[in-house]
Amino acid sequence: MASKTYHHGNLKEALISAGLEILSEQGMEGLSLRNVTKRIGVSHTASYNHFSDKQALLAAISTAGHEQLHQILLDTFEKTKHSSSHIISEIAWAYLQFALDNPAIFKLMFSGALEEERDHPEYVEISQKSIALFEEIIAFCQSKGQLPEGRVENIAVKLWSLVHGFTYLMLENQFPIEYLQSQELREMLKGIIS
Amino acid sequence: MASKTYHHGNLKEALISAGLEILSEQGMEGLSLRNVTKRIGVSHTASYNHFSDKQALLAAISTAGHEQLHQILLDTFEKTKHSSSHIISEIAWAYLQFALDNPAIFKLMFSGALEEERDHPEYVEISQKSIALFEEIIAFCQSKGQLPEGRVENIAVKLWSLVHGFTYLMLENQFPIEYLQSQELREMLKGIIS
DNA sequence: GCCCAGATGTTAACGCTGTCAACATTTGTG
DNA sequence: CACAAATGTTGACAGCGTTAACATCTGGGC
Repeated sequence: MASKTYHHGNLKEALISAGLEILSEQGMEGLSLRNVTKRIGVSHTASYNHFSDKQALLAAISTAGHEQLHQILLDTFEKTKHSSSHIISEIAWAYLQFALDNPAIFKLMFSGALEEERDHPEYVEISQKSIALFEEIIAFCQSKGQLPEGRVENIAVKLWSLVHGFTYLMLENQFPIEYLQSQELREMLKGIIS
Repeated sequence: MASKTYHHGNLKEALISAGLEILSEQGMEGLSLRNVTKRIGVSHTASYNHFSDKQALLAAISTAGHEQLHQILLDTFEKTKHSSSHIISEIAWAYLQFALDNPAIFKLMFSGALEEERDHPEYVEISQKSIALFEEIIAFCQSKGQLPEGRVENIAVKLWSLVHGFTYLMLENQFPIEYLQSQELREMLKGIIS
């Protein structure tokens, strides 16, 4: 297998990796099928053997991003679970950090560039896993007295809205600069998720 | 002027209007320069006399959207200012309504499709006007005792993050459906911006 | 009243894009 | 060992944004 000349051997994964690379190097506008395949050194239609169209590849790349973010949040949770620090604050900070470190992939993940996310099962799966993690974290924080009582789902929606909204507006430079100079970013985030 | 055959007379405004129409009818993927010009019945390069490139037209369309939203929020504020209802709740509801009624333009406005928003002065202007309105509303609510004391800028960031995040996640179908069936949407929003 | 400069619109061409159909090669299985 | 399925290539097509060269209209100075 992987005869080096004709069959690539693992093209599907290679396409996703190349897509992630291009995304972080050149952003969304550089992410064309022809660019991705060229980077791997394969013909410009090779992707059609693994992805039905460009949307399908974007969905796979987006899913990979969600998996990275999920892993980061999970690690953060495990690390702070038994410390004395404010867990939600750490989670929110990790979320924001991921977005600022990987703006292009974060935008793709939440940009609506994927019109039919629900058609891609692996996307739905990681999406649900992330929500489940979020709820687990909230329930844990409640048991520690770090969050008020209340329906976990409601608090999850509220916290996610807050953190995601803050992150997104920051990524889109919607906040006037003065807002960010007046306080350290992390302090601001802490203040926000009171 | 407006000789009907050659010179259009008001092409610049027409391009923006046509863009808004296409956006609401076909979404972002239908919004090409050639589509916009075709709708007006003008050659496919006519826009270059008024906009330096596609980005500039998108910025103008986005600005028009921001002006619509600003007007809606202003009207809502004026209307509820002297009523007994919870002003922030009404503002948040109007914001959400606008996004759900005009998903494509809302996404364009906040999508990062505009890479260099700061290059377009009229965009910056309406952006600042919106923030100023937001702060005015918050200060008014504080004076009415509907919001706790605290720096207006901090509360503005928090509330905007919350409302925008909730709106965006809703628009992107990031919330599992059960979350939305369990409560009426408006009740949920009210609960969130406690 | 004319003329010409500038504003506005058109035509033709370029390279890039996603996609499809026809074909080539490799691989695994009966 | 053969052949079908999986995988990759080539060539073509229409649509895209952008540019250059050209056409037409408009308004202000003589």
